[in-house]
Amino acid sequence: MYTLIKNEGNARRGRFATVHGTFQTPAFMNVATVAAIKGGVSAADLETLHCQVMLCNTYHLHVRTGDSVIKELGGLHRFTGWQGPILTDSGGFQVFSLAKLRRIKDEGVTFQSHIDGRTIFMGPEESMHIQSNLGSTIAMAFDECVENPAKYDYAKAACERTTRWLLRCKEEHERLNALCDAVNPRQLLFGINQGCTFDGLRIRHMEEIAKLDLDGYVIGGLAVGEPNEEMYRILSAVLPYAPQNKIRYLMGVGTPVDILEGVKRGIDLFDCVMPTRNARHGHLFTRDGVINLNNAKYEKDLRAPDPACECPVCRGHSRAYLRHLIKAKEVLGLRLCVMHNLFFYNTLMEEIRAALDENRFEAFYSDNLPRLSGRRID
RNA sequence: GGAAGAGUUCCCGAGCGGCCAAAGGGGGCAGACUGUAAAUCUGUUGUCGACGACUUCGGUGGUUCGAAUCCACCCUCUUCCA
Repeated sequence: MYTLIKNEGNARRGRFATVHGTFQTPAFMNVATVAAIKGGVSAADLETLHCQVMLCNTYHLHVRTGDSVIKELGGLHRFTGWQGPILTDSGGFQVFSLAKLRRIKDEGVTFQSHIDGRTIFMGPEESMHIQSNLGSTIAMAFDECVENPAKYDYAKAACERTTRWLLRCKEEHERLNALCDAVNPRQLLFGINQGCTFDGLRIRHMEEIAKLDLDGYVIGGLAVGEPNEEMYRILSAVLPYAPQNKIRYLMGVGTPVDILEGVKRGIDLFDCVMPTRNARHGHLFTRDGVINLNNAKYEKDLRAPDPACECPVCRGHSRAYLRHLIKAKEVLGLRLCVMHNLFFYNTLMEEIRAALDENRFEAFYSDNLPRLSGRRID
């Protein structure tokens, strides 16, 4: 349950209480698609990294190791050792990203497993059922994500299907929560707004789903091909139509700049693979821009990636050493870089919250936006 | 001492008369990455006054309109026989 603590312009400072604990917003969720943060970071590390919420994926855990096994083992919390809130994505995005040989119908989607190629059918009921087995804190509705730019008619049809699916998700979700063997009978459900880059579609869709009294409202289908400015425009257009007393989550976004822009427009929750994936590719985020450790200029650089950073990686390791580890493809390099980036994202959110608490978010935004974009020069 | 084989651009390794500045790896350099089929992918990697020119395939000569590719000698390495 969301509590709005205070506003600054459209930016919101709040908290979200769940059966697995309360987290402070705006927040960034750390992505653990297959119940693991890629790069060798465990649930125990997540506390050091100031992580509040973890995100896992319905589809990935369904195809391996299987949601029924995880249910038998007591659910995702016991399975991973992470006791805080876990949000499970619905698998809708995989339908979009594993586009190979998919067939979308109203009943659901047929597509091929990326593990063994077998045909998989997933619809709203299947997704809810899997997420119920996983016992996550928050389940996501099964939606249809469309690549931008999209034709209006296609975007509209996908949007309408997303609404029909949402209604079925809600009904199935309530039924599953009421079952006596539910792993988490108090599982929450978030619904997803779609409509590509068409303001009218976005707004109408949000108005429709706002009536459903869901636990959270989500902006999906952004950062999937459209220019950043367009994403910001859509956020500004649609967020006024999202319920004020509910948490708002922008899926899959984004860069540190995107996060500032999102918070400014009223987003409370983010997730993105960028800090983890880019870390594995040698990119470190710092308050003064990105460092690409692959660059030759760091070969003999004994400074910490970000001398001002308090993370365990920056306090004990040089750019030269991290560059060596990344170049040598050592798992330690992946781990340290992922840890730094997650610490960076999570503490960036802490600073955003502190700024909101002290009514200085606008200044924080203007100070940090130019620093965060681009490459670090020193 | 004799026999056979091999020496290719940073490395490994294809090429065996013109379409070769020379395949493919690796390494190097740079870029991308936004609800993770992603420890991945893309570009680039002889020099220059660069839609062209120049220098390169162990060395030196030669054959040819033309050679990394053919011939001679030399150098180095590997294996085999004494």
